[in-house]
Amino acid sequence: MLPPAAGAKPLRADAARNRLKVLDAARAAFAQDGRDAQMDDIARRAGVGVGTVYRHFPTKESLAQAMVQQRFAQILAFIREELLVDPDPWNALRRSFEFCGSMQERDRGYAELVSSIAGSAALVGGGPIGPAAEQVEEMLALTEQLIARAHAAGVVRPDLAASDMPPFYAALASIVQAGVVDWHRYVEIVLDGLRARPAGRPG
Amino acid sequence: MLPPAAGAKPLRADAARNRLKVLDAARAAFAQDGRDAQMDDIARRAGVGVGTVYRHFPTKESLAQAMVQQRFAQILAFIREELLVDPDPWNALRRSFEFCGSMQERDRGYAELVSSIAGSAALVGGGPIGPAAEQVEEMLALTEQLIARAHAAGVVRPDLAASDMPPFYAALASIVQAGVVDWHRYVEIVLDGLRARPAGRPG
DNA sequence: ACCTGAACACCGTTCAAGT
DNA sequence: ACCTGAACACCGTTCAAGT
Repeated sequence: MLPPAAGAKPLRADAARNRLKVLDAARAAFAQDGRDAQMDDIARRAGVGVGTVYRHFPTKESLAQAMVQQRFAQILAFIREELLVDPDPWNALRRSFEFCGSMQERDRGYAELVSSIAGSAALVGGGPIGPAAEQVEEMLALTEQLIARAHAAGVVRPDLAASDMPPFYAALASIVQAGVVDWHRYVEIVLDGLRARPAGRPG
Repeated sequence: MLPPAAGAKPLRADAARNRLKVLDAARAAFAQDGRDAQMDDIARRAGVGVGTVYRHFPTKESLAQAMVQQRFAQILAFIREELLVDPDPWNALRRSFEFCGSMQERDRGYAELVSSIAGSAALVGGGPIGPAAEQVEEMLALTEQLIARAHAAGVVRPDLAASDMPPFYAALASIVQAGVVDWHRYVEIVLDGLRARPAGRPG
């Protein structure tokens, strides 16, 4: 979850412990109740007073943002360590969707947060709930590489830009969160739209 | 907004007037503030007491639902009267996306409501905010026809089912609501995914 | 320094009094 | 029948008192 910003003074031992307990409690609460999770409930789960929750996270939104950033960091790590080394660039693209989808499937809270602030905040970064600006930057950089590799292999439509991608991930969040069980079908059709076309259009 | 359910006794003149004022005020409030719109504000805009708002709509959610159903009714009418008579079935498909997208673009409230409850509620119908069950039924029926016409013309992938469509409309809501200005690009790529393919896959 | 939880503020909802 | 708006309930946030 973003190791406590580089220049920050280390927390007192009990404070550091509490911070982690709050994050765990919040993840559980958001995963279960989505944006309806209550601060008092999070405090209770964490075994601390509400005041302590607010000491570490000034608002409910900032807590939600911490959750999103944790998940986002996992996605970035996955792209870096798994997808960019996948020898098949097309398969890497497919896996990027499947990874996001199944993460959202496991964590209702995350999917709800992402889809409710999907674009403006999430894409621009630094919004009230979105990922951190640096995370967005890295996401764009990594996506550029994913797409560049796909272009080099000639497997995607020639006019495809990296900037085309974020809306599709956001849309996936929306669909998964909506409880559409067969979201893989959505992924398949979108992938077909991204694919290089052998010939001219029919019809 | 669904003319007041068939068997309902007619409202007293002033009540009927108030009901309309509340609906107008609510549309304006939701369009401006999305789900953050406040009931007191809606009452003030309508020039009535809060109690009156609650007399006509038992909860804030039911008011939101009335908004969604109003918009949904417009979409159904558009499909029935414009798209199903469009001589070009492919063009009809494209227009269905463009129509939804631009409606959502004009009404932030609608887009936010649709994307926040996109599927489970909206698709199943009768959810807390979704369209009415009958509307969902009609939507499915109309979509079947749109897709059937497209199949007859051979312009869409042979395995495309009408049930594949709703997630794409929901996803569009999510993207538009997120402030992605170039949502037409999304539509174009999805359409390419839906299109009939002339030959086998490359790669 | 950090923690606690009662108190406060805000907004959705109710209901006694009015016409 | 329907309207009004003060009062209530709930939950996010603050802060005085504690360790």
